[in-house]
Amino acid sequence: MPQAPTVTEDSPYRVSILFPLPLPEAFDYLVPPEMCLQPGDHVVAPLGKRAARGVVWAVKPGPGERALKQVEEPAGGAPLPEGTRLFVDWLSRYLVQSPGIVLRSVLRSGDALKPSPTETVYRRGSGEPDRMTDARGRVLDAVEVLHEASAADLAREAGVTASVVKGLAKSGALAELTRPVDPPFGLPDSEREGLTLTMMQAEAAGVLRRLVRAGGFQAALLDGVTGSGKTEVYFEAIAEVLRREPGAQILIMLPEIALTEAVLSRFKARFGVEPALWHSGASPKARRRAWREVAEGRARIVVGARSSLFLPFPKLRMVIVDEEHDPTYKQDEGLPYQGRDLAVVRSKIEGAMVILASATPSLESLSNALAGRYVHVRLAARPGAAVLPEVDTIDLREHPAETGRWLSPPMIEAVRDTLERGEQCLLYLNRRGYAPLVLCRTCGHRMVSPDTQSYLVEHRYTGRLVCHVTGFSMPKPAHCPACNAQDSLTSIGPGVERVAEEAKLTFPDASVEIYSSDSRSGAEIVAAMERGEIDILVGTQIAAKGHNFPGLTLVGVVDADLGLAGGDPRAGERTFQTLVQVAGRAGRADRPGRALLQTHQPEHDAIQALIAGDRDAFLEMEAMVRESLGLPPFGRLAAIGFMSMNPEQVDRVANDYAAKAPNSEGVEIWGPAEPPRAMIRGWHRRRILVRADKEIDISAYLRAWSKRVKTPPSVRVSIDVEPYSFI
DNA sequence: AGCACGCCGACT
DNA sequence: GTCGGCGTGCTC
Repeated sequence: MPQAPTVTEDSPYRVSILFPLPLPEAFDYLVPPEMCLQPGDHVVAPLGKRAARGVVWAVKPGPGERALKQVEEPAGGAPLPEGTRLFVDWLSRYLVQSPGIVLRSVLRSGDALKPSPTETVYRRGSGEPDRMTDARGRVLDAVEVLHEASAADLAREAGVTASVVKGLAKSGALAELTRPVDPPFGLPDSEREGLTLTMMQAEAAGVLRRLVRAGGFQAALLDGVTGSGKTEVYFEAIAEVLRREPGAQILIMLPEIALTEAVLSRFKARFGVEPALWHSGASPKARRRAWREVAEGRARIVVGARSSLFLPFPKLRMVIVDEEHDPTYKQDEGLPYQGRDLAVVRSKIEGAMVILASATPSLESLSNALAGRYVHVRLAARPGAAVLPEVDTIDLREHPAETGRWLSPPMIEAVRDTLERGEQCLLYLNRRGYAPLVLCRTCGHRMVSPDTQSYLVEHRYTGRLVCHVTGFSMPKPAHCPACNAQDSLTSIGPGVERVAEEAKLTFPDASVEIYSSDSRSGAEIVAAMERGEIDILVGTQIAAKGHNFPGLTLVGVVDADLGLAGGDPRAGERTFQTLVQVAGRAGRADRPGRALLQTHQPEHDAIQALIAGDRDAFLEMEAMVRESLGLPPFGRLAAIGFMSMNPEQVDRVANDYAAKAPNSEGVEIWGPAEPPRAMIRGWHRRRILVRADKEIDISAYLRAWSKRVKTPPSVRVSIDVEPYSFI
């Protein structure tokens, strides 16, 4: 860490100030003689014709060469801690975004820098009332009960008006004091009894405690099936951190949907206090309070969604990423980032320990654990706990669905049985909207793109097969390239909407609901599902942690082959995760859940691993596919997006951008291509994908590339360094 | 992100 | 004649 140069009181010095604006760098300012500034201080400085709020990023000696403006005034509030500033700098480089844009994510809470608004409260004072009346007596009695309350509250309690309270205050019988409206959070008590741990849990907790004692950056993958008690185990790690370092701050990250009262009450039961909450639904007041208390170091345990990573912790010592596999840790809009990955980075910068917890770890995290980069802490199932539901396959070559339909006769039979018993079904399809694939009905051969092995999508209006990853296209062939059968190539694999349509036609009396981003909210679907209002749920995912669906007993995977290759390298992983989640949440003891997989290749190793419930074998298979394609975590990926109201312009700019790609060994440029929703509300979109070998600094490559290209402001260019879904 | 400058269309 | 549209460029 470079030390700030020593500046004597009277020598002139400069500060560079980073503004939360899309400027390319921090700007230099002179510091007025009477002002004393340090890195992290909040200031107001003139910027163009206005004054802007910014953060001192560095202190430099001397007046500098160019004429500088002066800092206007300090803006107050706890300074931005060094770790937070280093995180901003690192992110700016990694995400290929201007540092100010990243800073904006940190300074989320608009008025957190202002001191908390105050309120005036009264308590018993040392003096005696000059005159005693009945009303005054009742107020003094009320003070005995309430100890400390506002004039209005005291008056209400005593059945008098506020002027009586004021009068007593004037005489000194009541003491007037001002306190902040945003009270600090309570201090967690690490010595409270937790739940009694099983032997397995105690052992896992012991491993984590040893890592805490080792100190500094440590990473662990807490890998245990649903119901194995992961939460209780990481609570023990938290307690150990608090015991060792009383001022330590701890961040517990959860997928947004899991941030419920139920979760909070578990924290409260263990540590005796409410944690600070940070999520998108919080009121501005709650956000202001949480942000300020974190910055002051007083909020000790924060429970938050992915954006809580940007909070200004001065003393962060532990980060927990619960349900680390959850795809909602990836933010796609605005500043695109992967919350789980950044949690590891932030922990490294802060010298904190990070614990990734999941029943179905992501391939990325499991690879890191197997490679020894993370300590792998396994928690075995409690006896009798189901890891996977009973899984059977339906061979679509033997039991094809009717032409133009996607549910095979055995699947329809199974759904009918389930509905007749008054139970619920989930028809699972890892694909939104329309994205069909083309395969041969005779031999099962799938039409794939030559470079990326992703499925070719049939575009009916042009009669061509198109790769959505690279933009490669070809006319639809008359013969199957594998077995030469004529006219056997069919476009299959519908989106959820088409499956829902078919379900409604087949079961006209059943209530069918689609779970997708544009339907009802996840929470509403979950509630309706729990109340049994939905008979058949068609969707790409199922509710997260903390929900049980006793009525859900059948999961039909419409197209299990999807996960075995294709445009979305994570599709298979998610299929597996969904099955595991369903096993944990669905059914009752007397009627456990059951899964049916429709597949053209029941003999495929990955399908076999699914049937056997062999997670590690399944992920190993997935890993091999990704490694052979050089995809994450075995290679690096980035997406460059283009958006314009003008379709010709977006094509021209995207093509021009692609043409100016620097030549570099180990880097491949795919596209420009049309992303899945190529047009949204009048905006035309194109995308270039960049794949690079693992050793390549893809961020530096993208930065160099973007410097070569001048794009008109009418075409918006965005860079996503870890795109997650790109089918 | 703001804010100004600048160059073309329908208005008091 | 000028008010105002938003394309372009700059902010230490």
